[in-house]
Amino acid sequence: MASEIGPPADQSWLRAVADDAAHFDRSSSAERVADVLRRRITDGVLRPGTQLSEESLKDALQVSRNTLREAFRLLTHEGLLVHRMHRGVFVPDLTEDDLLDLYRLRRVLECDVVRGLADLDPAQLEPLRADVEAAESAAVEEDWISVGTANMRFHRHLVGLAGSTRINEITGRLLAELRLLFHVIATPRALHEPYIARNRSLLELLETGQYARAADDLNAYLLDSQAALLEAFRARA
Amino acid sequence: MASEIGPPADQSWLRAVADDAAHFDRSSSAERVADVLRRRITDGVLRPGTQLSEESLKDALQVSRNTLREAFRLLTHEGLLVHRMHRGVFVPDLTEDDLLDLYRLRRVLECDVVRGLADLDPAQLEPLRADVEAAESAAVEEDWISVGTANMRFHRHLVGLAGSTRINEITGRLLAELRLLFHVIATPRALHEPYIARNRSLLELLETGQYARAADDLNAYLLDSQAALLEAFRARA
DNA sequence: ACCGTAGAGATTGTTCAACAATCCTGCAAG
DNA sequence: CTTGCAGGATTGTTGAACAATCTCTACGGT
Repeated sequence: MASEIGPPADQSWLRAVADDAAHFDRSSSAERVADVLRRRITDGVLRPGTQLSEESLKDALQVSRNTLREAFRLLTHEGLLVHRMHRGVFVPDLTEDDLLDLYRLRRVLECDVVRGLADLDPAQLEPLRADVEAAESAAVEEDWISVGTANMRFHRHLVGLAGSTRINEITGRLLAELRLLFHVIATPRALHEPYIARNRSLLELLETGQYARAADDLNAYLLDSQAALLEAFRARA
Repeated sequence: MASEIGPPADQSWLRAVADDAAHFDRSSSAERVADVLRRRITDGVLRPGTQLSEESLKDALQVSRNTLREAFRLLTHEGLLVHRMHRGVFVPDLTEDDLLDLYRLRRVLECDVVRGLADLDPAQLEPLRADVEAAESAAVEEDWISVGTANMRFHRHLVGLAGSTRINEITGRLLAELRLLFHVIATPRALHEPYIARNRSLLELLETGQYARAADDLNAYLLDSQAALLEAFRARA
């Protein structure tokens, strides 16, 4: 058969299949439950400070208490829940210190990733383009929550360009925690709209290979974003 | 009583007691089990690749299977175990890619921390001094494992100077994973000894406030360390 | 009216035993 | 040599039970 003597490229679909299978297999009950809760938390349905009762949730989600607790653990490790001994789990109420801590980490990682880029294949930037366009479309419809989501994905894809497993993982958690902060403030438009254009400009710098300048821009970008978020946070209801 | 009007320093023992109490209280059975296993793994008793059977361990550690599984989860999150669905947990077998990934993250975080330091209180460097001296003492007795441990602590304390909760957490996991790599190679002396002097020199730069230069030195330091480890890794048994 | 305390009720922490689902091994058939 | 199929072993999940701890309320003393 051709597949036995074909070029290595023929095996690419095998990897895709394997990935799909893994994605299908990996879902234990606990992880499925964690997915549901993660969605509710990052979407802001569960406000910071609210407690997640074991008894109520196990009925609602149709799983055993042990499995539910396992899901709690997963989310706790992601920073989306905090666990207080003998008291239960709560959606965390992040502080100003958390905000600064998160942005510090963000600046370090994202800027370093961008600065370290080299000889990027234009195809790799495709997801970033899609995110920018998604944000622009959502902005036309004044759907600022979707704008925020698209911006988040832009940054996750940006970091993904480095191909570092651990940096990707950390960034995922980092952005999830950041979302927690977005939900305690009341002006989503002011927080997301300005960065659509900046994301596009960043993308253009990447497309033309100006990585060092992109990193500097990104640093300033993140400092501005931090300042705006901090101000909104202090003026929250 | 004097303690009510004394200087803030008087309350230091209170914090220590509170920390101890918290450490005692917080330690659920699962965390105690995790401590035991963590020690075994980081000490190299459990070699990379070995499986941790639930049935055997629950008898050995005298806990229920659920508690054991929870301990597994804790260690999995720290990167000290990997979980394969329906197959169990294993001590991870890190690859060359992991080595490079870990060092990349290490360089970014540690160098940024050092570069961002300012107006350090000399007392804050005390733990670092203790670590350097511990490494030097252990080197005299040719206890290279202890040297490695002291070096690790030096770096953890170094990162701790930044006061960032998240960076501390990430570094803890990072160094734990790094230890996993040390155990698959056979020349502990060559990997740890050269860095005792470099740690001391780094400490002196910090003591004299030369943070920018310290950061540059640290970067070169880590690149050398990575290269040495990589070489030893390729030549492993 | 204020404060500390005791106790009831509710929630979480931990264990156990059982069953379901999946993986690994070895063997037989094509 | 590959494929398919038992069998045994291990993990995944559940439900119930009990212990430990927290929260809230009511009581009594000052």
